[in-house]
Amino acid sequence: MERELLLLGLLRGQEMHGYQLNEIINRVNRYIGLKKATVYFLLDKMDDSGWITRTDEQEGHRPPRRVYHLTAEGEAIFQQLLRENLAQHHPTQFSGDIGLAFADALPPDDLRMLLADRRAAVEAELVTLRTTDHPAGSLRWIIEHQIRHLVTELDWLDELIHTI
Amino acid sequence: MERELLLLGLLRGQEMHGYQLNEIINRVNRYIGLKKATVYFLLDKMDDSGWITRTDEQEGHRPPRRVYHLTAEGEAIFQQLLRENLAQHHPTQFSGDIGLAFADALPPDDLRMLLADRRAAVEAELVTLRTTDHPAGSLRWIIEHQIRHLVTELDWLDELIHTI
DNA sequence: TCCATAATGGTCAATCCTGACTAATCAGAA
DNA sequence: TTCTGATTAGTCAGGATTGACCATTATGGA
Repeated sequence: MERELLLLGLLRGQEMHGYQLNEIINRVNRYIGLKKATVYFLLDKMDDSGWITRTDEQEGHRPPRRVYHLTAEGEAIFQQLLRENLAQHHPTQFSGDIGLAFADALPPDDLRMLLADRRAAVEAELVTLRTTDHPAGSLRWIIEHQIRHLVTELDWLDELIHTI
Repeated sequence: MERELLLLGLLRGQEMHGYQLNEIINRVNRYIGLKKATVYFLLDKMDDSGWITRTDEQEGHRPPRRVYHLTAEGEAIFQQLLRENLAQHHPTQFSGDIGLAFADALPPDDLRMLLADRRAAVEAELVTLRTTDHPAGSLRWIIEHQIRHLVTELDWLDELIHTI
């Protein structure tokens, strides 16, 4: 339900239309993984469940904007999901570990070179995160957290490369 | 393709039947996320693609075991996927961050308590990982990596709780 | 001798997720 | 005034994933 929590949270206090929603999400999508089609899918589902409502707004002769509002029920669900999410630990899946598990299938020299490539990619990402403007408001924490773990990742890779 | 890489890797050098495969995966499933039904689905697909073959083995009057073998093509694909996986950085999604992003929706006292719960859960997981026997062979790295990141997570949570 | 449980090997309907695609309007550039 | 690109709002077919379910045989204990 993390995806629902995210959408409800974004709609809290500030109704939005789909485009706005997707714009905000795109800024952190790399670390969230939520595509436009999924957003609309979830929005429909939450409308069916009564967590949100939709109204069409006309502005000039533009195509009508569909504006999504949180309902009282949606707010209650949000509170509940939020508390659950905060209280729990969510085990993390590192898909890069699968390769590591079979590292012994490769000659050590190849392995070193490949891991050096990976290290460079991690570092590049870290630099991007540190130099790019942080997204507005609360989504900032997502970036901070990523930076933390990228630093750990860099250390880990250095050790690995060194001990091969 | 990480899931395929995992299955190919497990079948490399040692043919296995589905039950064995699923048993091994279950030991690290928390950090992989691959259910039995998905395993069979992928196994079928890889059979269709010619990456593996299946033969039925009879042992006594037991239900026949379906044994999966890697083909030469499967081995080639494995090598390719492995090199790709090792060379790339895979951005990580922390679903626990979504709650953090909306932390300001809660009274600080509540937030502190909830995060303390999360911290306890992380610590419990860390203890489990450190005291449980590591899974056989190469999957060990998955555990080592998890431990690393759990330590970072603990630090991060301590800071968060402190600065609320 | 029964019975419960583990070992074994799946299947399937339902749900979830996404890449690719479609459409219309409007502001500003040329 | 005509063209381009941004804004706006989705849809949909197809693929991926899974929870729940089924069926048989061996084994060990009551």
